[in-house]
Amino acid sequence: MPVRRGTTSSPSAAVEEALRGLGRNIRIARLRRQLRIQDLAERIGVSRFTVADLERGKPGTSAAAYFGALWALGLLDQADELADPDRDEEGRVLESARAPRRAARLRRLENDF
Amino acid sequence: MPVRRGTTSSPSAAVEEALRGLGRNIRIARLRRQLRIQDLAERIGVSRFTVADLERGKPGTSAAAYFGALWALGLLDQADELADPDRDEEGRVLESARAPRRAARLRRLENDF
DNA sequence: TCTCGATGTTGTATTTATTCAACATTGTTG
DNA sequence: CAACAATGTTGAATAAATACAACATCGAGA
Repeated sequence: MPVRRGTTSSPSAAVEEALRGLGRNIRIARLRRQLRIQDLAERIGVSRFTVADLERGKPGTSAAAYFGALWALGLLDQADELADPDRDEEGRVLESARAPRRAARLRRLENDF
Repeated sequence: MPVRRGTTSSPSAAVEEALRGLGRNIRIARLRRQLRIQDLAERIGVSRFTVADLERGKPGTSAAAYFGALWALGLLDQADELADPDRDEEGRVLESARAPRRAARLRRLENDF
C-alpha cells in the first residue's frame, strides 16, 4: 500500500501554477543573460536535468535549486520579501487583535476569542 | 565513491540564508494565524516534520512544500513577483542591447566563475 | 506538582529527486 | 544540405526527502 505523499502527488493547482510561473521567469532571465542550461547548472552546483526540471516548475525539485537559480541570476534579493512579516497585513491584524497594546498586564484575559 | 550532489551538500551561503529567512517568515505568519504545525501540515498535505523542516529553512525540502505553506497562509500571490521579467532591469538591459532572440552562440564570453 | 498540548529529536522504512549515459529533436550557421 | 550546439527524452542507479513511531522537552494551567 503506497504511503500518502501529499507534497509531490497532488500539490494544489495554485502552487503548481506559481511554480510554473517562477520556472518561466527563471528561464527568461537565463536567456536574457545568454546562459545555457548547463552554465546555470554549473553555477548552482546541480546537473542540467535539475535546471531543466525547475524551469518547467517541477514541484518536487528542492527549494535550494530554485533559490540557487535566483542567486546565480542575481535575483535572490527579491526572495527576502516573500512572506515578509511587515507586509503581512492579515497576520498583523490577527496578532494585534489578540495581543492588546498596553492594558494586558493588570489582569489575565478572560475572553475566549 | 559518492556522487556529487551540489544541491543539498553545499548550497551557497546566500541561498541558505534566504531560505532560513523564508522559513522564519512562514513560522511568524503561522503563529499569527494561531495555527499549529500540524494544522499547516494538513492544509499543505505533508507531515508535521516537513513543515518543521521548512520553517528551519532546510534547503533540500521541496519547493512545493514552501509554496504550499505560502498558499495555506494566503501569501502565495507574493511569489508571482519572483524573478518577474518586468522587474529584471539587468536582464532587460542585456536583452535590448542585443538584437537576436535565443541563446545560441557565445561560449567564449562568460569566463567568470 | 501534575497533566496536557505543541514541538523537538532520533532512527527506520519507503518514496522520490537527482544524476548520468545515450539518443532524439530543434535551431543555427557555414 | 551538412555540421554543430543546445535542449529534450528515456531508463537505470544512487542519494536524499518524506513519513512515521517513539520518546524528550517545554510552557501553560489546574
